Amino acid sequence: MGRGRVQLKRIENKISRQVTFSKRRTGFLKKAHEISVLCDADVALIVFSSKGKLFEYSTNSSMDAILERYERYSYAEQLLTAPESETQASWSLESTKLKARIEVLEKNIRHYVGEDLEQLNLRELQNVEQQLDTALKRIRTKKNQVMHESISELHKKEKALRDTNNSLSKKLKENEKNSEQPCSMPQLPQPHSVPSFATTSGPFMGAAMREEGLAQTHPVSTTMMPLWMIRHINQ
Amino acid sequence: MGRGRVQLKRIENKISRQVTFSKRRTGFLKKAHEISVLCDADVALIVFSSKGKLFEYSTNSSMDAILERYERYSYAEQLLTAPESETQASWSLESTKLKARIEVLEKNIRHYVGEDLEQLNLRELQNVEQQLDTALKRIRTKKNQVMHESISELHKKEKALRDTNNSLSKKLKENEKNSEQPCSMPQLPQPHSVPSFATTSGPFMGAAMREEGLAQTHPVSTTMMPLWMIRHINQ
DNA sequence: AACTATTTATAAGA
DNA sequence: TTCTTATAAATAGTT
Repeated sequence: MGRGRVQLKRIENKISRQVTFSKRRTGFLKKAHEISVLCDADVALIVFSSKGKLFEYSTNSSMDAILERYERYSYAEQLLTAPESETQASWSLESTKLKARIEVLEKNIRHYVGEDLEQLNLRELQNVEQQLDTALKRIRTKKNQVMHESISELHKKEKALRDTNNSLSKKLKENEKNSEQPCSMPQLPQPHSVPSFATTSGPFMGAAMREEGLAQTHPVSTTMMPLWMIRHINQ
Repeated sequence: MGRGRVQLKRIENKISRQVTFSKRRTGFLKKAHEISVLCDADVALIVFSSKGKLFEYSTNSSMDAILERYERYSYAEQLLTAPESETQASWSLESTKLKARIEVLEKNIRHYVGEDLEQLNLRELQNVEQQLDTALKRIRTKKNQVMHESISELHKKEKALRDTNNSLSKKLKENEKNSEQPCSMPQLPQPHSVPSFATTSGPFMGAAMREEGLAQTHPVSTTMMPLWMIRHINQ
């Protein structure tokens, strides 16, 4: 329909193609609307120009509705061809499951920290107690182990530093003698100040040491130890 | 284009409408193909007749490809207009977050039951110990409370039953006297056999009772109690 | 974007 | 549905 026939093939002239696209697009969308209204049909029309620009038409029941209807219509086919492309439903399901799992875990944790106990009966309380008791023993054993390691480490460091200090002092004295110039003994800064409890064998140490090899007994609680001490040991 | 003008409104005559639909559909699909080829455009066309029958056209790059492209194209728009209709991406994201949370919770629980302690430093061990210690105290307090309640309950029941028994025995004896017919004393079945520990004030009871009001101290552990006793109390 | 000669689409009828 | 045909609409090429 125009001043000449057109062959059904891509229009090579870019400008022509663009113009034709513009003209035909208008008519095409108009046709879409007409068939939709006249014949009471649901129409969804999507056109991407060769430049990638989007044009669309859809009956008032909206594009998404029609596309959904289309998906539904070809649902069985979809299941066969693309079972791995997960649907919204399965996502939702997974999400629900994960949330349920989180619920359970959080409830357990509340029980493990002694909250929300009203709902537990005696047997369950008994179970939790048992578990906490075991856990506490393990924790204390582990803590003791860590502390022992720290302490031996500190002992070694102390020994090494003391040795260094001694040899330095000795050299210094020799220097003084040799130079015959008396000078004041320098205050060597202690590179790591070792807390006294680690160098002496006070009552705490005695208790801690006695624990060695007794994995399942309660060691003396370190709860009473000042925090700075813990921090120090933990480095 | 035909022997008369047409108004843009639904054709009421069903047959006419159907015929028109058929004719126009042909032309419409043809137009789709033409613009697609001539102008090198990607076209997706979906038509549902008023009867619900599906007709479609799509450029050789296939319907799904074009619909996907469409979804991608209107992605930003989707996020703005429909934040509640969650996209696959957001589902995936949510799923990841939930899984991460589960990871954390499971790790916490392992710590609370004294597993996986290697990764904890002294301070963390200290924290867990503190929490477990508190939890254990609370659990034991709660357990004691539950047991006390059960015990008083049983006491009451016992009292009631004993009273009933007494009055029944009395009546029975009177009956015997009145009828002058001696008969053997019937063995009254005890409706609920109350365990002896609940009726006497043995060492365990003494320990338990002393706990009253001392919420934050360790009551005597019931771990040594035989299971049947717990079961009974818990009913 | 507008014009217009032509081609195409299609309404009505068979 | 399909064919026919008169006519409305669309549009290619031009301005």
